[in-house]
Amino acid sequence: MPRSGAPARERLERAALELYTERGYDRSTTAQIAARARVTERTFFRHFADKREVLFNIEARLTEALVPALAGVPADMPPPAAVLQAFRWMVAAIEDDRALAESRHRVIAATPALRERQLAKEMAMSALVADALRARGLPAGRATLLAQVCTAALTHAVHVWVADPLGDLDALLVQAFADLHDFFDVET
Amino acid sequence: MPRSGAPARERLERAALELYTERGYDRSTTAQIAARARVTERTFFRHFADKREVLFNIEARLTEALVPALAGVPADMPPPAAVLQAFRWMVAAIEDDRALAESRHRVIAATPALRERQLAKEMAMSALVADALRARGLPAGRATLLAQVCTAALTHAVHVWVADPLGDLDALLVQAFADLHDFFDVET
DNA sequence: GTCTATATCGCGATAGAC
DNA sequence: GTCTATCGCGATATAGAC
Repeated sequence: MPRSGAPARERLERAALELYTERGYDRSTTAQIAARARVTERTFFRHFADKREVLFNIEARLTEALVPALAGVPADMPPPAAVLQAFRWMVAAIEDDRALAESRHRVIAATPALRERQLAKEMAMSALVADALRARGLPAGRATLLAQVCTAALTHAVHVWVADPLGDLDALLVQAFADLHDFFDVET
Repeated sequence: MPRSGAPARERLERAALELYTERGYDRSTTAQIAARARVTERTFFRHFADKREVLFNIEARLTEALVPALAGVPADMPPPAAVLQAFRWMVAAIEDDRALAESRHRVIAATPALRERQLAKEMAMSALVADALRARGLPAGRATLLAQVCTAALTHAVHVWVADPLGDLDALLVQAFADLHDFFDVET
């Protein structure tokens, strides 16, 4: 069962995004995805644990890049600023492929099962951020909380960005963190 | 065909929590749950959209109570303080049934599929909070972000609470919001 | 790669509650 | 009588076991 074009895994990812876009997630079967990628259904499940996972590989690669980015931030920077800097580094990669980001988000937004999986991925990323914050000396509990808050700011910025064809993701991210400061300033 | 004892729906909820606790979520079948509740498998799916949903009815009831709670908060209170007050109202109900909360959390924590569903429920609650914040005059984008942040603080407090048999949920919630202020104070 | 369990859901029939 | 909960049967697709 060798080739024909790109590796099977990539063909499966493409085929799935296409089918989910064309007919919707629940009206697409794993058999159809496999057929379009010219592999057997079994091969689909060898590469991806389930029908949702096939959409989240890009996400995984971005998340991995986040760990070194966090490690590279100066140790004397306040925690929220440190996370922001690492995030700005990461979102540059997202902005590179706006078309892909948009179609992915459309499909995910339209499908409850995929939205759930997306949230789980965000939580996993948040756990990585929390680890990094703990490594910087933040107490465990507060690291978890702050990581979740920063993650919320990131995903919020991405949501606004995909909805607005003219938006600048980096600027939106910075704005989201600025909003956090506004919310919790001493006087408010 | 009304059967013995409590309504079928409640019996199913109980049976599911028991089975998930005894044998784990994936080793429990919908047929077993239905049998223990003395209904057919088909009835299970008439009451719950899927095998996960059966655990999240309590959550739904709490969430509904949140809307009037938010509406009852004085309009001149700053947004984060307003949300905190509504949350404190709500968590009182959670604290009432600690045993239930603990077994639910144990099962959910042990099961990826259930953790995903939990996250989706939290997001749904966050959307309600965002609506309330918008009704208070907060711009749409900022309302969404602040609602997510406050929701993160709430779930963080609940997590710490279930892990610590001596914890006071209300105090933990207040502490979480205080932490948020610390993170984003002007100087930090 | 093949085989199988089981989650999910459509449809028509039935049986009490009102 | 209507309405709604339940049953019984069957079909399909995901996902895991062998």
